Amino acid sequence: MTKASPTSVSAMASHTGACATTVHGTDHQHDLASSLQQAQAVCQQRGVRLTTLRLQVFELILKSARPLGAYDLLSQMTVAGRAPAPPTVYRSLEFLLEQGLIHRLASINAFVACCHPRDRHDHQTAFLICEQCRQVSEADSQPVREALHQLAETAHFALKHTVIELSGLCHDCQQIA
Amino acid sequence: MTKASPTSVSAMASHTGACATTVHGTDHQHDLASSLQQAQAVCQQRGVRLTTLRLQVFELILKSARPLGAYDLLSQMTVAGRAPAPPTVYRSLEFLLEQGLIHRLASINAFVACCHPRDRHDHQTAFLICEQCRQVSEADSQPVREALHQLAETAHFALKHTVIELSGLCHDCQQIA
DNA sequence: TTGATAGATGTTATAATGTATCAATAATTT
DNA sequence: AAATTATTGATACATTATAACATCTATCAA
Repeated sequence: MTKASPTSVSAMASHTGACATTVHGTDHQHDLASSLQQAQAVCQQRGVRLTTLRLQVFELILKSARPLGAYDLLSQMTVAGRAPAPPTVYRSLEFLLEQGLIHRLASINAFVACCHPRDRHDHQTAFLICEQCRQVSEADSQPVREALHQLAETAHFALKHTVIELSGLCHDCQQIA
Repeated sequence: MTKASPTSVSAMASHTGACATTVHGTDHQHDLASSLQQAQAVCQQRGVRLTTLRLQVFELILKSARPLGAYDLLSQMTVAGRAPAPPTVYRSLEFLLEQGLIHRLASINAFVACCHPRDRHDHQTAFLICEQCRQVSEADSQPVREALHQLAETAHFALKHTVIELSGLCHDCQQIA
């Protein structure tokens, strides 16, 4: 056991005194089964169908330590040398995105599981992408959200969707390098 | 003249009292020639060559009201039915990116001219991308930068590069729709 | 000024990512 | 069960990007 990766870090913003920032590493200790159940529950509540195919795609993404590209998924879905066609997986991805079960990382064309699929709060999530180990953490920071809203307001911009992706080195990889 | 588009808006952050946020619309009034000159100057200073090809690509991007994709550029560079090959334009784009003369928008795979090529400050720029008219403004917001740095620090993340892209409706398009 | 060298561009081919379209099947409703 | 809708399959193709190697051009040193 060389690596003790905390699955969640909460920190105080410098001056607010409140717990305004949360960072989730991709949460592999935390039961895969429970994530699946939660997804099932969410979909049932919303009256949408988490079919076998969609579930399979979601499961592959959940299990992965790293973000997966659409074609990574396709090749992992290959059975007896027979891969499904791209639209198959893209459609599942679209569904999972709509349901907020996964996120797309625009800067690397890849997909990761969402850490908190229930919260529909804003979707102003930041992603910390390690260039070394490729692991991604998801961070919810109220100060970032606020600053972005402020910015949008200043520019008279009606904000719909944000892409916030930070590349660099994660804690572990800084030690190594 | 139905449209009075201010090319630059500076605004006070809510509580600092300082002028911490700047929003630049893509700056078409502001002399194209002066942008080109500035680029020339910057390159000369750095001892890199802004060749005819690179200049041509830069000029196309500068002139465009919207972000351009690599293949948009290629087709605009077609002379007598003969388009250059993709690597030609990708290499120029790479150069212009390195020199900070243009930005790449990851969420839409396209390129825009940088509004302030001299400032090498951080590159923690946010882009406001209008889904309607496709115009992009570049925003430098100290609060956003600070919040992001704070976030990175909290997560023990060594930040190298940020992608901040906001989609929505620009001021003008909100009026229309 | 000429040859050496590094930098830039041309060329061909192909990789990687993503969609449009229509056909077939499965689930759900009436 | 028939009709309707949602999902998946299948084919083809569009879009974005890069690898690899050849050629050309600018610059510099002798």
